[in-house]
Amino acid sequence: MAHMTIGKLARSTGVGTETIRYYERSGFLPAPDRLASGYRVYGADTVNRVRFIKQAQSLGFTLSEISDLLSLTDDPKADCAQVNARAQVKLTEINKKIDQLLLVRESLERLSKYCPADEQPLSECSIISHLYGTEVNHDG
Amino acid sequence: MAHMTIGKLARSTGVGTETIRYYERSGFLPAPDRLASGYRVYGADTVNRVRFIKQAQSLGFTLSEISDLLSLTDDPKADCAQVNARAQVKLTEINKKIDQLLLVRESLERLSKYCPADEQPLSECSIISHLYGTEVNHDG
DNA sequence: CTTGACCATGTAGTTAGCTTTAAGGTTTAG
DNA sequence: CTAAACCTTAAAGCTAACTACATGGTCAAG
Repeated sequence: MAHMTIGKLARSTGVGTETIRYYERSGFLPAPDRLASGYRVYGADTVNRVRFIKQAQSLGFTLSEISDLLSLTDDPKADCAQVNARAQVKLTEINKKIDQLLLVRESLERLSKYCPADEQPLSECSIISHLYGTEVNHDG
Repeated sequence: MAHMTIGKLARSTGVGTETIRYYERSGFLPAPDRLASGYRVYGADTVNRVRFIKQAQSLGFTLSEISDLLSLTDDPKADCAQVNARAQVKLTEINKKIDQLLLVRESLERLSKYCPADEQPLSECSIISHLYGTEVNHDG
């Protein structure tokens, strides 16, 4: 198998080569091995790492939060007690996101259910009112 | 009850007043009523709308995607067939996000489980390898 | 041994989403 | 009344995360 150069890594992860170099510059990817020519060469693990980064971004994590997540296992000096503590923090965040997505999904499903294929007043089935309730309350 | 001016709206949603004005300028919030002085006055529905925007952002939706979601019910000319079609698209996105979050959660939980409170080699329990099934390479 | 697709570095430009600043007018507590 | 705490607009500035040059070296095919 030929060396996986930056272009192949980019194509197999769906990002641009400049993005890969940007991740390296910024510390989100480790500096890879180089050929005599200076070309970067990557292993299959980097493909997964980049995919993980893009996936986690689409879930609302910033690159620095993703760094946090990855450093749970990247840091060879971290011990299990530390890792556990930080994993619990991340688990709490993730559970909150899951709960919120489940609520939005439920609202969308209800919206769909109450809006069959004929014309009806849609103000009755607002996503927001499903999530927060329709009543006008007096905020204090 | 006093008018809800921009500052009260900002405080009850946890964003800055400039962010509210930015949302209005950019079309994510409708232009509110004004007092004779020119002050903006909001109803309780706007509180929920802003909260929804911030929540959806934390779930990885961009402001323009959130606009999409809200216009499902905001547009008085939309009929139910259109709304249903677009709701299905959003449901697919949301389901994908939920699935990915469940996988990350599972990985974090496994990481926690396999790393009790004593020192162990953590390279064995990488989040990425749990997600993508790649084994850690032990060469030497 | 040239041609064209690849790679390198460095720097500058872009977009989303705010955030701050300047220069004022309004409201309210004392 | 003053003074603080609000509000107005317009425009500039900021950070995160890319993205696009400019300039030049490397490599595989014919």
